[in-house]
Amino acid sequence: MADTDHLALTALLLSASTALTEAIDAGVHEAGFTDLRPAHGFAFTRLAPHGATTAQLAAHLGMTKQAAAQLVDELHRNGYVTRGPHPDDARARLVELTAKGRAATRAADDAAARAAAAWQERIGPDRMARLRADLAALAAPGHLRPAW
Amino acid sequence: MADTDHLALTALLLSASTALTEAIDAGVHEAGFTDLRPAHGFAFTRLAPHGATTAQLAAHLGMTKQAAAQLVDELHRNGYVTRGPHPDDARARLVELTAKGRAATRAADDAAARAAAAWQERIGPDRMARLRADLAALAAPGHLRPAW
DNA sequence: CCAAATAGACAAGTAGCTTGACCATATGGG
DNA sequence: CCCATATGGTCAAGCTACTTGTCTATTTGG
Repeated sequence: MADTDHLALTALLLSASTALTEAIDAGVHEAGFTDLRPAHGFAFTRLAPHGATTAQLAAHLGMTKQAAAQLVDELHRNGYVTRGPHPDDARARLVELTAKGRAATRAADDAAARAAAAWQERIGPDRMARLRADLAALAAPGHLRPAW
Repeated sequence: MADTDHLALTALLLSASTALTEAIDAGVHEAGFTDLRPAHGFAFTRLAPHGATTAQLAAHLGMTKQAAAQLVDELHRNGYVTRGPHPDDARARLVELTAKGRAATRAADDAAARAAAAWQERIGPDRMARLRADLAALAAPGHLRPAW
C-alpha cells in the first residue's frame, strides 16, 4: 500500500468521524436537547453505566478536572445530572445521569444508529461488519473526546 | 447489524480518528515544527496544490473568514506562507506555502503514513485496502477540519 | 503515623474562535 | 453601460471552553 493510499485513508477517517459527530449533534438537537454539545455526549457515555467522579470524567474526556467540573456544573444546572456523595470516598462526589440525562443519551444513541444504518445501506451489512472489526483492531482505547 | 454494533462502530471511528490526529500532530512537533497545530495541517492540505484565498480556506476549514485570516496571519508571521496578489481578482490575495510550509506538510504526511503503516502491520494490507475502500464509500466530502 | 497522592474548589488568564460593521472589487441582468 | 447585489478582505469587540496555579479535605501506603 502506497503512502498516498495511507494519506487517503487518514483523510477519509477524519472526514467520516467529523460527519458522524455532526450527525449525532444534529439528532440530539432535533430531539429537543438544544443545550447540549458533543462534549456533553462524550461525558454521558462515561456516566451512563454507574456514574463517575469528576476526576474520572476528566481523564476520560482528556481535559483538566477543572474543565470537567465546569462541564458537570453546566449539566447540573440544566438538569442532566445529579451530584451526590461518593459511597467509598468522602472527598469525591458521584455524578449520575437523571432521567433527562438518560433520555438525551438515548437520543444521541438513536442518531448514531441512524447514521450507521444509512452507511449500511450504502455498503451492505457484510462490509459494515468488517469495517467495525478493522476499526476495533486499530482504535487504541484512549481519550474518547476528540476535543471538538 | 444490531444498534449496539452501530454504536460500537461510531465510537471506534471517533477513537481511531482522534488517535490519528494526535499521532500526526506529535510527528510534526518532533520534526521541529513546534508552532503548528492540527488546524494548520488541515489548512496546508488545502494550500499545497496551488495556494488558496482566505475565503476558500475558511470554507474548507469550516470556520469564518475572519478566523481563517487570523490563522493565515499566524502562518505568515512564522514563515509558512506568503500572501501575494491574486492573478484573477484584485480583491483577493493568494496564500501560498513557502519552502518551510512544504517541509512541514511533508512532515505531517510522513507521520500520517507511519501511523497508517503501523496499522497495516496489525491488520495486514488486504484488510487495510478494504478499510480504505469502505471509508471512501462513507465519507461525504464536507468540511475537512473537525474543529479541534 | 506520617508522607505522598488524589478529589475537588476557587481564581485568573487565554487561545481560538464568533458576530457585526465596513470598504473595495467583481458580476450579471436590464 | 449601469447599477444592484454578491464576494474578498479587514477592523473591532466579545465570548466560550478551555488552561495554569493554588489551596483544602481526605485517602492511601510504607
